[in-house]
Amino acid sequence: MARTAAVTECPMDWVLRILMGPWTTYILWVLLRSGPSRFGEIKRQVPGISAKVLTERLRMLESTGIVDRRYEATIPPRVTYSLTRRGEELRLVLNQLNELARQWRAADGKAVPAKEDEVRIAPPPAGGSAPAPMHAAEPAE
Amino acid sequence: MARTAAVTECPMDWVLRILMGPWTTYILWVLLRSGPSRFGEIKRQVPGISAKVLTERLRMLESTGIVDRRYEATIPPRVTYSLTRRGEELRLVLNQLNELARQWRAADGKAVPAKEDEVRIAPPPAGGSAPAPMHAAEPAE
DNA sequence: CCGTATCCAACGCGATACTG
DNA sequence: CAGTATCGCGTTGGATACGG
Repeated sequence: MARTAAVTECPMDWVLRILMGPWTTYILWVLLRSGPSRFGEIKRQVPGISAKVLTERLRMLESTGIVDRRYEATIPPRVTYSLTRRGEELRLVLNQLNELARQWRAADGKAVPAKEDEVRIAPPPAGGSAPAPMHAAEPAE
Repeated sequence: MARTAAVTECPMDWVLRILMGPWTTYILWVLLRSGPSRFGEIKRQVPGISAKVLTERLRMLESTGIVDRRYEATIPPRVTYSLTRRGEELRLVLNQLNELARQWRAADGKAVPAKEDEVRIAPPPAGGSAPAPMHAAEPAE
């Protein structure tokens, strides 16, 4: 249980647990950059994530009201995810956190990637020096 | 690996990974409330945490410059941890995150625990073994 | 196309025992 | 006192196969 445990007493802890997932912030970043996106689109933008986990994360973000899920029962079905107002609110705070971290890293003499002007919410786990075969094949687009 | 992976490219992701640990924010909260504390003291304040994990978290926070570790090679040894300036900076942002989460939860009709006036950084997982009493008393600082 | 169900391997954490 | 080493188990996430 450990991290799965429903604490939810402390708002902070609660929201932190939502962002905690390894891909979560990256997904948010994709939605931020690309706007409303379909499931497959997101999956393609987040190399290495499995459908299972992507679904989990999306569901969690949805139940939190951070993303909106729009389902069209066409054939084939079309599902579109987008950031809600809460997602935007969250971004503002996250940007501050990002900025703070940047300052620290700069002070530490580490090169920071780039400022851009928006938060790039979070990159995926790097594949390079991974001990385990992290992501398998890239879905050739 | 997934979440253990060293991403460290994005500052946000980097700092998020530091806060991610189940006990991390709770430890910060203890340091916030009680001020500089010794290892055993912290451990006692975070019921259920193991020495191993506490050490890990402390080391991480230390290497990030969020907490300061002061070691006195007396017999018996005395090690004192305290928040640094970065720890304080972090708290400000974390407070905002906390506030945001509170608003959401309030809007969702969920009762929020209490406002107090400071962040109570994070309760431990309500694990089966040691259900920790959420918070102790009033903000001390 | 958008998922869900299942299996399995990796990891995280707690408990315990031991060292300086 | 302040850790470190080791072990075991629960949780998590990837891969795969299947369903709507």
